[in-house]
Amino acid sequence: MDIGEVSRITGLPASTLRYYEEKGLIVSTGRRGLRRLYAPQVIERLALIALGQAAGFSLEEMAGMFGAGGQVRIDRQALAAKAEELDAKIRELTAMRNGLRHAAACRAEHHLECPTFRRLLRAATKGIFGRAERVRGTK
Amino acid sequence: MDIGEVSRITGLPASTLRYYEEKGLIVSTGRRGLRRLYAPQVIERLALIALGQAAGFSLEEMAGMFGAGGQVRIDRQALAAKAEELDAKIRELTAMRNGLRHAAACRAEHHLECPTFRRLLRAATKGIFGRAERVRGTK
DNA sequence: TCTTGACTTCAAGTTGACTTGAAGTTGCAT
DNA sequence: ATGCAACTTCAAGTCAACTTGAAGTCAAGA
Repeated sequence: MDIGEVSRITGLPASTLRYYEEKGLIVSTGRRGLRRLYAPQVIERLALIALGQAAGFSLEEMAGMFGAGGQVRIDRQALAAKAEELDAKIRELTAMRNGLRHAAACRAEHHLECPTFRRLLRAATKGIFGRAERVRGTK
Repeated sequence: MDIGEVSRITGLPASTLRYYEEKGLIVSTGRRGLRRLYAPQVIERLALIALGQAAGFSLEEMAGMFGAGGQVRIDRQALAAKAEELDAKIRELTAMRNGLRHAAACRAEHHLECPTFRRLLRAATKGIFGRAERVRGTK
């Protein structure tokens, strides 16, 4: 398959495929003249990359995961760690969504008078402080 | 308060405060010599910005929200819309987290043999296709 | 008065994941 | 044989949200 076909199948622009190859995420199996040729497995690999992206892995992390042998060597610990990460983010987003919903429905004149909004705000304020101190403290 | 004090209280670097001011997110109430002076309300404003960021608003969106009068004019529709957005993301992340957890625990030789993993993969593949077609189709 | 540390401006750099443009090459249908 | 759409490389541009650096100013304490 040439790059155009892979592009058609996956919907990814050819430029992206070249970029992924440069980054070591996919490999072309040869050339016809100048033009790259890809084995059909590249499609599955690209799906894997899309999956990884959706899960929050960076391209670099993924390159590390299956760079070496051509074999996909995903370590379960990394998956579990990422699951934890997602879980934390889910909790954060859920709290935020609930707060927003409440604030949107709330009838206080100004948001600053709504207790729920103020609670959210305090949480965010803590966030600012927390981050500042953690950065100083641990780094 | 001068910029150093605001920085100390919030933990935000002075460079960030100047940047926010340039972007119209905060205002300084005057100068002492060259130096910016801030009213105490700036702290609450910065908390509001942090909250907005955590909720996924961009700085530009927020500048639009309270740019005009100095008054914070947050529209409830925007909040509700953002809540919807968060909800969608939460659902996506939840599915992803469950999939990752399963894949991490799964005993199949290779992840590609695990049905749960393959299901995730198919979902991601649909993602690629879907995006490609929607972009062509609707834009 | 002098020093100094905290401020100032403005331009440029950073990160990640790509995209865009220019200039050149080439497989393949006619 | 020829034309051209589809490829190629390489460098530079994009976006958001900042950060960094250089060079300059200045308020306040000793």
